[in-house]
Amino acid sequence: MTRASTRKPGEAAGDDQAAVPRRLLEHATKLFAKKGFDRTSVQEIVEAAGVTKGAMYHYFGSKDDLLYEIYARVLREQTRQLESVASSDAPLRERLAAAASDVVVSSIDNLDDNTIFLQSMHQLSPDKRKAVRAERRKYHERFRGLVEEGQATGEFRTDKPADVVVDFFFGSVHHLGSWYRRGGTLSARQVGDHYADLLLDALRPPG
Amino acid sequence: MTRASTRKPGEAAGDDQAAVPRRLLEHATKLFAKKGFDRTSVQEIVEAAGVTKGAMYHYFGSKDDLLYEIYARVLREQTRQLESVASSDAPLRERLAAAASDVVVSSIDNLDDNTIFLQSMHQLSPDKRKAVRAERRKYHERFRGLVEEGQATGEFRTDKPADVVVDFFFGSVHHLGSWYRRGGTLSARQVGDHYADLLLDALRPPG
DNA sequence: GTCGCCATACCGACCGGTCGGTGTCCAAAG
DNA sequence: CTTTGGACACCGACCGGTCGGTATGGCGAC
Repeated sequence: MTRASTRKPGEAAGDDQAAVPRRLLEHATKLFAKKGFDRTSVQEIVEAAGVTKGAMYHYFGSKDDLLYEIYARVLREQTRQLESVASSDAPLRERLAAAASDVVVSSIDNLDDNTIFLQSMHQLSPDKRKAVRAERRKYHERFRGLVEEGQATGEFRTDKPADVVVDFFFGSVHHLGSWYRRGGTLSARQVGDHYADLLLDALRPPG
Repeated sequence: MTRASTRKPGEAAGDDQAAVPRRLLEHATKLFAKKGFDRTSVQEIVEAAGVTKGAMYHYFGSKDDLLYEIYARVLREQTRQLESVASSDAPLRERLAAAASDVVVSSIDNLDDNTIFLQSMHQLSPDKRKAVRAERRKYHERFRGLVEEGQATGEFRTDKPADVVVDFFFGSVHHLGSWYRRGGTLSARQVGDHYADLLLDALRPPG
């Protein structure tokens, strides 16, 4: 039960003994996604993670903090990924298609985070919610930049405001969790490619 | 049905003489949308509606019941509307466009219900949630029928599964509440027409 | 009288967060 | 080498408060 090895706290260890904060975050994510933030008690989280409340409140200021950290991690990762794809030197259509497909794949790979984002955002404290929204907004704006780039060159239709198109698309993405099931007929990448095709084709100039 | 004769002694009758169950549902909807289901106490609801807990538990079996009734009402209305549009004798593309635009407009007209649907579905008791899902499923299937009809005639592309397209579209619709604000530059109908265009154009056969 | 409608007082079950305490490790002092 | 002190990581009983739900009783209508 008690660890026999001498190991620095906060550092990852062997596969059987992950750091406490990480374990907490991991199990909290699962429980929040399954039962919702308010329905999940701190007691349940710490029991799942195999620690006690004392440990949790040692690392996190509040239950709210736990939720915020989950958001922040996902946002950082998605933003990093988008930036990497969007700033490559591939043709615009390919960059947009890759960005669209990738965000679908990463959303499916991490359906729990997606679900939490959808259902528990409004349960964050106002200031933390504001911070999350600001980050999310930056992400959307970067994505919208790609659409506007194509509209400027005439590759994409200009009769639809770019932000409407972006909101249209991300609505679909955020809702993957409500219908996608692992083990179904479609892989994450297949769904991503379908979604990217639908977006790109919806953006073709009319006529 | 109307109880004009019985007045509360402590409180002025005011202009709203609506029946108690209706008032409860109305205020519950607003509060659930604003604060979330779990964060709204029964006490708050009955105070907003100007009654007491006794009255509420006389008409509704539980707080859960209140949420269920809100869902059921919205679903009934949307299903009725879709059926009416889908079964007209207009050309297929027009029927699908009208159905798409209408569901956007009605979702915007009733953003509160939309928000609740999005955030509080998983807080329903399992059996009630099952009932709601079943109804929702019927709605989607009717909508999907329109897409499949167009695929059969060759009007729509056949390289995308109809259910993927439908989930893609309804993801967007369900997420209207997270970005649409009244008083913005776009009217509900304008957004509806944009969304319908994007859907229809995404369905054009490729090439 | 009794039946629908509702007010009020109250209950038991949590829940988030706190706080005094414990075990362990390490570094400096003796 | 041994002692000591104290920083860090964690434990778990406990507290104030809230919540959904209920028991009971009153009151007007028939």
